[in-house]
Amino acid sequence: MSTLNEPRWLDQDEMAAWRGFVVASNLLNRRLERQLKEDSGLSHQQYEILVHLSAAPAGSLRMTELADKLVTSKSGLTYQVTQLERMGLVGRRSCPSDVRGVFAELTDQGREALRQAAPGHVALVRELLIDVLTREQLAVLAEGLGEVSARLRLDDAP
Amino acid sequence: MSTLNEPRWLDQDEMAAWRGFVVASNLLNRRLERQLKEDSGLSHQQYEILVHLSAAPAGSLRMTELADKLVTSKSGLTYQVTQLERMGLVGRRSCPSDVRGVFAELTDQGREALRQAAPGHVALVRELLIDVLTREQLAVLAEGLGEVSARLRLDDAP
DNA sequence: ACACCTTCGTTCGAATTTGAACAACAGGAG
DNA sequence: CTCCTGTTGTTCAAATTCGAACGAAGGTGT
Repeated sequence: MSTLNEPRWLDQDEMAAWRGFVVASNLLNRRLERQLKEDSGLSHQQYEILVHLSAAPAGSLRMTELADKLVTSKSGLTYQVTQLERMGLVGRRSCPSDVRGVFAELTDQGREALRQAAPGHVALVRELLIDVLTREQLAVLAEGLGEVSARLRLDDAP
Repeated sequence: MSTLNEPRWLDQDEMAAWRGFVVASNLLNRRLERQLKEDSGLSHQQYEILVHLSAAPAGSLRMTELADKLVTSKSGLTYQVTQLERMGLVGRRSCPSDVRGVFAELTDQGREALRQAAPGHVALVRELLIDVLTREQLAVLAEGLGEVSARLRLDDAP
């Protein structure tokens, strides 16, 4: 067979799904970013760091583990944790079992900042995404994108 | 009623949809970025600029219109068009009917760069997203996220 | 104990992104 | 025509992001 085969382009429906995904993603991020910054002085990234720490046992996570959850680079996380540290919302604690290890840990002030920022953020996510979709659409989105994410997680590391 | 009402938090399904969306979006962007840069020396943003210009009549668009399609800031677009101009893939042309106006215009070299980059990019989008989902899931995604995007477009401008 | 390969988090420089400020112009009301 | 308001694209400084390189340490096999 020829190596000059035409690739399988996206048909109209596939293109609509892909464009919808990209555009919705960009528009949403843009809006959430604005709202969070105005309302709480936090970037979306910083907010997500607080959320993941808050959900973790003892409110602390190893840097690498946190970077994985956030889907960001390690150096990017180092930068943002430093910022949050300056704001007093997060602290660093060294790991007892591994000298190299560093725990990012939510401070009381960080917990309070999250408690204050969350309602507005969740309300906007609801208004812009969740409440726009039906229960069935949400289920399909969760299942489909969950599968997509799972596959992406797999051949990222190896 | 009290103004201290608990906000409507996301239930398990809603959270799954929201997390799936965010994570899939980040992972996808990361992968596409890497692939495009390695394969064609283009960033995802630059690739999208070429795509939109290519799809436009005469291969040219006003800066503002292009920024809207890309869902990016005007200053960000100015920067990227300048980069593409240095690479010889895009040119600037002033608008006849409006002295302030500037058209970004695809060059022959730009068309060629797109022709060369597109197959690999589309193949990856297929592998990571499109082909992972069923026809029904794609339809739901297109319709749902299309609606989400449409609503976001509305109260962004006014 | 030793060599070897991997992992951890940070640092560094370069690239990118953003919003605000800006100057120039367009378009309409009076 | 003239003022007024909104648009257009760029510039600017600041913030953020990334990947590569790094030093330090863990873990394994011999």
